[in-house]
Amino acid sequence: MRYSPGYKEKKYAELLKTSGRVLKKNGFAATGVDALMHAAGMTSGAFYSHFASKSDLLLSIVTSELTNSQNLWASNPYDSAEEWIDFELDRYLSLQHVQHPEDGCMLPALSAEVARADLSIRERYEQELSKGHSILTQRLGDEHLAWVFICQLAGSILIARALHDENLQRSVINASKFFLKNALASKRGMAS
Amino acid sequence: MRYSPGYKEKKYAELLKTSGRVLKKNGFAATGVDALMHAAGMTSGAFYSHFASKSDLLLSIVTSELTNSQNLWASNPYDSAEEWIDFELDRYLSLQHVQHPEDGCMLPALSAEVARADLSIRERYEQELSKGHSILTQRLGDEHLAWVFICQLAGSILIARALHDENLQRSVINASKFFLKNALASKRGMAS
DNA sequence: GTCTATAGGCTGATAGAC
DNA sequence: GTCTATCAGCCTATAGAC
Repeated sequence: MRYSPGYKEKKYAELLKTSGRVLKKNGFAATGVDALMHAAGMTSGAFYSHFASKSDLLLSIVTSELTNSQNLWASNPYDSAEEWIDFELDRYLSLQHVQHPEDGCMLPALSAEVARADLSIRERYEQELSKGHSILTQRLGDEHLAWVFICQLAGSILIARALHDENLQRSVINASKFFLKNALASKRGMAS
Repeated sequence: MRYSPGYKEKKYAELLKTSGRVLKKNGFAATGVDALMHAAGMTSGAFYSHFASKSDLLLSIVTSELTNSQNLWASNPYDSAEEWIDFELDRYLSLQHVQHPEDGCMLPALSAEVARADLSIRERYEQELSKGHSILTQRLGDEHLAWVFICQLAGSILIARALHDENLQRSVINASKFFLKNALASKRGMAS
């Protein structure tokens, strides 16, 4: 074998990373296998030594991207629930996130295409997103509120990205941020 | 001329309607001109007597779909702000809406692709969505809250559609519905 | 205005050399 | 494991008959 052991695993991980970036930026249906492999410095023929099909790639991307997001949450330096949430809201609801989908969360970028994809992909998405929902439920102390947060976060970035004016983008994400922080504060007020 | 006057306008309106349905269901990039025209009972050659390009169609769809949504709001039978909003929340945050994107709002279905489209399309989207935002601001009495509602609504349908389990879809939209109704009630409590 | 036919390019996927 | 070469099929868009 001319390739060292572990090489394939390393290339696979690299492919998931670069493909994830391209897909979040340009969309799944709009992106060809050629473009994906070019972004990784390879040619399209090599794609099929890593993935059975383009749809198999989406399945893998759903897993890796949502796992990445959970790892990002784990890097949050704060312990107290309020500070932890505030930190995540500031990170998610930012102009940086609106304007750089390739570095951001897959939910606003790819959920609409996941919704149109095969059953196996939607099941994987559900499974991985449920893990994120559990983590958020622990922090918020309320499983319904956790869904509300997820939908508000993804929806805000989705809408803000489709707008052209940067000031309007800012209005949208700030309105959501202020509202979610308030919702959290008033919930705490109720609990105490 | 072998076609009656007004024929082209009628066909154009019909094309916008059928194309809107197909695009919301299957996505813009994933749908070919052939499929769009087939849905209208025509062949692809005729497409270009109505639209300059496929991207020109998206521009027109953004207008017609968002205008349709505003017309739907105008059909709301209630006068009082609270009843008006409740009616819209029940209509938007329904399993019917989750499971039939072709009959629903364009925001959760097509916003991600609008975000990747030409400047002219994003400008049109911004212009039309701003009209909707104004209407909602009048009903809610708060322009920030109006953006929050729009993002929560679109985000909830976006996420629910990508999930597989119907019970989980129900959980998501009910959590959002309950939360938004509560937010409105507590705002009214503050105002009084 | 709609049709068929067609152009040229890109798509997902496979076969075989290295 | 990656490459080049290749396939059939689909894509957007145009030309010309009716």
